[in-house]
Amino acid sequence: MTTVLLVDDHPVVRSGLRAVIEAGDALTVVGEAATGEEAITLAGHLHPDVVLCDLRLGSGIDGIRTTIALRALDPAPAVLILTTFDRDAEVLGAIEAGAAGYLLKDVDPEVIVQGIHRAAAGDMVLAPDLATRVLKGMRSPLPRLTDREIEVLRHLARGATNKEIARTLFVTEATVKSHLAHIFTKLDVDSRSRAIHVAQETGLI
Amino acid sequence: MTTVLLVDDHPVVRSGLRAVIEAGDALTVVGEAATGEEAITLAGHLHPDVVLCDLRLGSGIDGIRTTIALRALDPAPAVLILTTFDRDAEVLGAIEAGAAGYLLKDVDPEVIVQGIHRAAAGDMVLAPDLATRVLKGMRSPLPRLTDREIEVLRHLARGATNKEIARTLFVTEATVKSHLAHIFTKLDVDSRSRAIHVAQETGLI
DNA sequence: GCCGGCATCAGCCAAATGGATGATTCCTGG
DNA sequence: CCAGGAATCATCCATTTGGCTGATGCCGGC
Repeated sequence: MTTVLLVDDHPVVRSGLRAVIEAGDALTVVGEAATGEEAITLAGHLHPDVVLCDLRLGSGIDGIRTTIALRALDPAPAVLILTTFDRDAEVLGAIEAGAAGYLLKDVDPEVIVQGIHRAAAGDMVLAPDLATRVLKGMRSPLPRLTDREIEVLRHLARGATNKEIARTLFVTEATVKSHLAHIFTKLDVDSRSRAIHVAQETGLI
Repeated sequence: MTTVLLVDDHPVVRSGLRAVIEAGDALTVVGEAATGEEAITLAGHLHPDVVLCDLRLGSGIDGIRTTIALRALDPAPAVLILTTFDRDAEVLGAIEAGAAGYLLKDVDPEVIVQGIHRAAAGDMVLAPDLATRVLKGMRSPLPRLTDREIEVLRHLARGATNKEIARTLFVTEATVKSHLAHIFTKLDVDSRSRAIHVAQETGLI
C-alpha cells in the first residue's frame, strides 16, 4: 500500500484529490496539509511514500521551498508537484528542487493516480505536454537574471518609471537604465512592456 | 432536496466539490460540466436548483457568459460563482450577469454548503471579505472601457508597441494613441506599464 | 594577484511615448 | 431629427525610453 500526503491550500481541492486517490485500493491518503510548513512537519511524522504538493500555497513558503525541505527528510518522500500553471521557470525550479515530477491540475484523475504510482516507484513523472518543454528548457536555459535585476523587474512590472525605480532603490537613473539594458538583452526584448510580458509568462516574477 | 450542477474545468475540483456537497444529505449533485457550453446544455435538461460555476473555464466561454446564458433559462437556476481570484471587475461582472453570489475557492467546505442553501433560497451570497469591496465598487465603479479599448489594452499587455498595435488592428498609430490616451485617463495612469499593471490587478484583462 | 561578473554612474542620440487640441464619420438612443 | 459616444485620424511638442560606449569600484574564484 502506497501512502500519500496531500498539500494544497484549498480544502476543496484536497477533498477532490482524496476522493480521486482513494477510489482505487492501492493508495491511501495518510494526511493533509494546507501549508508548506504543515506539510514538512506532517511528513516528518507520517513518512509518506509520496507527497502531492501544490506549487502555490497561499501565504507561507511555496511549493518549491517545501519540496527542498521534504527532500531533506530521512526517509525522503517522492514529491509530486501538482499545479494549475505551466510556467517554465517553475517547472525547472521544481525539478531542480528534487521533485519527482510535475502534473497539471486539469488532467484526468487516473493520470494523477498513475503519476503517484510511478513517483513511488522512483520514476520521473511529467505531464506529456510539459516534457518537451522541460527538455527544451534544458537545452536553452532561461536567462539567469541577477537578484538586482529581478528587483528592478518587479518594479517594472508594477508600472514604475525609471525615475521612480531609481528613487526606490537609492541609485541614479543611469544605473536603472543599465540594469534594464541587461534585462532586455537577457530576455531578448526591446521595451519595458515586453520585458514585463515575458517575465510574467516564464514565471520569472 | 436541493439539486446542484457543478461546472469546473478541473476534474479534481469537481470531485472535491461533489464530496463536500454530498457529505450532508440536504444537497445532491445531479450533474457535472467541464465547460460553459456543456453546463448550459445540462442545466436545460436537468433543471438544477443551483449551478456552482467556476469563473475560469479554460477554453470556451467564461463563467460570466455562462451565467448570462443560465439565467436566461426557464426555470433559471441560481448561479453561484466559485473561483480562486477576487478581482474587482469580475465580481461586478458576475453580479451584473445575474449571479446569486460569489465565493472564493479557499473557503471551508461548510461555507460552500451554506452558500448553496442560501442561493437556493434566493439570498445573495458573498464571501465576507468581498462584500465590502463589492459595495465599494458600486460607489466608485470601475471605469468602463469600450470593447475597442479593451482590445488595445490586451495588445498593450502583450508588450506590443503602438506601431504593432496599429498594424494588427488595421488602423493608424494616431488612432492607437488616441485609444491609449482614453485608456490612460480612465485608469488614471500615465504610462503603458502602469496601465498594464492596473488592468491586471483589477481583472480588466 | 588577476580576471570576470556585478553594480554603479555618465553622456549622446534616435526613437517611442504621452499630452493637448481639434476634426470627421458613424451609429444609437431619446 | 439631433445630441452624444465611439472610432478614426492629424499635428505639435515635451518627456521618456532605449541603444551605444565607456568608466569605476568591489568581490569572489582560480
